[in-house]
Amino acid sequence: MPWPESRKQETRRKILKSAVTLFAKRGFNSVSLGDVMKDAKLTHGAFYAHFNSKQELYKEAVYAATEDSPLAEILRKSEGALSVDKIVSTYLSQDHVDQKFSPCPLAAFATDTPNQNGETKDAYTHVFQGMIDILESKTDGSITDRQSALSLAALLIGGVVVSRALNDQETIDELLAACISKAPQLLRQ
Amino acid sequence: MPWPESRKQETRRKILKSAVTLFAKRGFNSVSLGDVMKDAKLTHGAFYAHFNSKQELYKEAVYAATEDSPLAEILRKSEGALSVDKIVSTYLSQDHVDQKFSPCPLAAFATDTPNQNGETKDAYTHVFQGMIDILESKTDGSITDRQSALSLAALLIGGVVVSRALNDQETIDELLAACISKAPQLLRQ
DNA sequence: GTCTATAGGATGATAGAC
DNA sequence: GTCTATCATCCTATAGAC
Repeated sequence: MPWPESRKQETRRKILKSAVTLFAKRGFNSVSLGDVMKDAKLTHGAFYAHFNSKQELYKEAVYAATEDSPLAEILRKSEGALSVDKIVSTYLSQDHVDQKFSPCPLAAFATDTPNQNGETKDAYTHVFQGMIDILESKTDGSITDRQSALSLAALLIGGVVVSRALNDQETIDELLAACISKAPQLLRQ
Repeated sequence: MPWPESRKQETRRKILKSAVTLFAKRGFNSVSLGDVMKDAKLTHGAFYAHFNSKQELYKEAVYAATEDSPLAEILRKSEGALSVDKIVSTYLSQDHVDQKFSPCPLAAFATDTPNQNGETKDAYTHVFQGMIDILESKTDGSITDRQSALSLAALLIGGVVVSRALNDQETIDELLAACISKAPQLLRQ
């Protein structure tokens, strides 16, 4: 039975939720703290009662996004081993590209992270290693070695990141279908 | 025999070269026009004699980067069919991740493009389709269908984009090696 | 803890001399 | 076409009332 969250933590969560959505859709530099706080129904002056800087917010947003990521959702709903097919088709879906549900931070934040400070890159690295661990050890028997997990992650993230940059629906459809169709071939030893 | 370039076009090329390097390394929003013009050894007031806006500069930079991309370089140096192995190992090299040579815009600009205007996304889309066409029709016999070309592109771009966001050299090494090792499996029909 | 107000700095874009 | 100077705006971060 969860204890009632303190009001401060509740507000912090609201800010983080807004930050995840906005950073994922428009990128770090295109989103101002005013935008985030407005989305969270607060004024921008209140921000610094919860975070020390915009950079720190971004780092925390990476972790927050991880908890709601598609992979975490699938993990939560599954009993026993995860289906790799389910992961692949969810990850490479048009809804994920369009961010109709809470997106994977590894794809959404791959964009900004290279330009962030060390702590933020550490956060990204940590989340990536977590994804590899899950693919390697929590899935059904179809992933048998670490190289399969690593290359599958690159294919999934690459497919989504490129799709988001494309402006032609036919090409996006082709690309997503090709990645879904070819993904199983990466898993052979 | 090429005609001597007019001075104006020479200056334009210098600006574009600086823009490609800086945008690729630090991203659209983290680079100011002052930064670009300073790198090109000009003052920022001169910018608007060559481009109408920063957005237009970015769009032109996507095309300019394509001409110096690793794939274009390999294409230029090759006689006859391109080696897919050579493309894969060049693309997924640490030097490409570190941008020691002129990077592929599909990886370097995947980061910013989703947040750009339609014309810029058109440019990215055009370059991507060009890459797929080259992989499909200009390489040795190892790529036999379009889905192979598309999924390989996603793996290459994903591998590089994620590597640039990571902060741990061991993980980067593992990831690049895994992608290189597994790439040929995507090409089987 | 949240608000309003503002400091302090950077930026995209323009004007006008040369 | 390139320069210097400047406008107008936006943004992160801080200060102080409540």
